[in-house]
Amino acid sequence: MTTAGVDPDADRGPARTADRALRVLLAFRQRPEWGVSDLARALGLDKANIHRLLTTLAGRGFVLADPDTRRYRLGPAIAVLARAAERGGALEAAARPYLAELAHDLDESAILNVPHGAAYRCTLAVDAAGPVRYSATVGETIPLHGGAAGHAIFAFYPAETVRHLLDGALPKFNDRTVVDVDDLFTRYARVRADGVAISHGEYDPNVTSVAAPLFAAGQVVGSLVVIGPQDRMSAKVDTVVDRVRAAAERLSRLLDGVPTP
Amino acid sequence: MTTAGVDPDADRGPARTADRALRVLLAFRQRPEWGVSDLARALGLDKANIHRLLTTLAGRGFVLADPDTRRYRLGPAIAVLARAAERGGALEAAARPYLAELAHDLDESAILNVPHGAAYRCTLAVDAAGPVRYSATVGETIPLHGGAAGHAIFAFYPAETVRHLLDGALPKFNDRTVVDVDDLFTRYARVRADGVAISHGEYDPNVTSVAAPLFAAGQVVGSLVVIGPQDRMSAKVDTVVDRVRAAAERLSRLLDGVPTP
DNA sequence: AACGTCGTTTCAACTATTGAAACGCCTTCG
DNA sequence: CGAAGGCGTTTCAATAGTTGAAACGACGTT
Repeated sequence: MTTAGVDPDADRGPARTADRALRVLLAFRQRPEWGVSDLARALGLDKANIHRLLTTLAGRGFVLADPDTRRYRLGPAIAVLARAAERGGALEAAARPYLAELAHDLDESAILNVPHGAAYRCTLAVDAAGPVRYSATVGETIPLHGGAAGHAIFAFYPAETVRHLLDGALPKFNDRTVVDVDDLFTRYARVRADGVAISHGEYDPNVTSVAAPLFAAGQVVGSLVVIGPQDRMSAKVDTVVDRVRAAAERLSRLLDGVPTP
Repeated sequence: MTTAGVDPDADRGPARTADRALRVLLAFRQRPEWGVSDLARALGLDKANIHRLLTTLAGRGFVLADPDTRRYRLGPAIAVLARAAERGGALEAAARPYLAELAHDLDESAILNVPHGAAYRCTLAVDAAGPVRYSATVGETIPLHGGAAGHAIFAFYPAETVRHLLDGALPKFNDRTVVDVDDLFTRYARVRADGVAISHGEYDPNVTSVAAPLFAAGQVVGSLVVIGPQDRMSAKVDTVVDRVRAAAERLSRLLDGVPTP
């Protein structure tokens, strides 16, 4: 299979030691548990070097060594940082102008969503100006199968992960909600092909939404959605699709400062 | 002492550069946005040094610079890592033997819970051996006010944060559920004083649970709970309290390899 | 216009980092 | 049962990355 060997782009940039420590952290995306030698081989670095880095990371709680097996896992500091990022993260700050631009130009509400376990959450919204508009509830959490914003996120999750998240039945919000798992995956294939998800009232009835995924470091980190009354949206859906997709792509490009190997 | 009075938490450990990079990351707990000079002062390091470290962190997506304000926020890589830690994290791995020991010795089910937005989630469970037992659903998400496990976590959140999380009404699971916000905070004060939370059927009726908080780096990262039928638990509640509290303290000590300043 | 602050760049001195090698310790293999 | 090979850890001299003061240009304020 793929068991990736040495990362192509080795130590680049100014602070080599720090960069290597970050590469060590990122290695835990591929495997939850690493031994020193194992990790050294995977990153193409020396055993002693990795040992030192892991010790340092452990000293701040970024990784934790099992005292028995002597193998390392991601530590509690990650969760702590994630909590800090949830509110003050760059994603929200970076997305704000994009949402504002979309909302203004398209005259519909624009929302930023991020995955949240088996659901997604609206973390930032800029409502349209007019009197008739979709008014988003910041903080609202919606099950992953409930609407275009969710499709745009979870279509880019590994299928196995999605299946694991979907352990119960899918609640039906109205007669348009996708509740069959196979239908959901068919839908996802379409979303991946198109680069956007379009929902006609799957979650809120009489509402059309267009969503595009946001990527960072090669992974989905959220979605951008423009949403409004079905009749008004239909007239301009092509424009909306183009704009949402373009905005998401630009924002994604902003988000990965560099491809994280 | 011999050295100058200010010796707060200097660079300790072997990999100084990497350690400093981690300290930079952890600084974002205190403030969501930092400028270079600001951060340099806060950490007692040189401007140029911080600049280099931030650039390196940005190169891997751990922080992101706002191109206009030139200030930095936590980046998308944090969320990516957090997702990896959610499944393969050290907390779950480290807690397993403790849960097993509690479940075995006390003859009741033992569960690990972690905060999850405005709720908490059961991520690991070891059921009691007998035929009559509480059988936990791994993956289940319960609103923060629903049971001892939640109290043990959110009692140690900043009150302001809890208020912010509780934007809607509190659903009532049964007639014992705490639904008044002031009652909840009174309850939290008690939990902080005792070091454990005890619930008699607040979420599931006829079930008593005893929960103790887990700390890492000075922050709550989860809770350990022992849970079982009300009548059977009543007879041994004192023992259970002692054991759960002790287990949580030992596990917490294991989790902070070192106080993260 | 002068000042202060910001982020960035530069550069020589330094020292922390590096990686090969050796070390115990363990399990596995012959 | 001894050898062999794996593991994580420690050691150490040479190297090379890091360090921090200083200088820079840009911006905003006084």
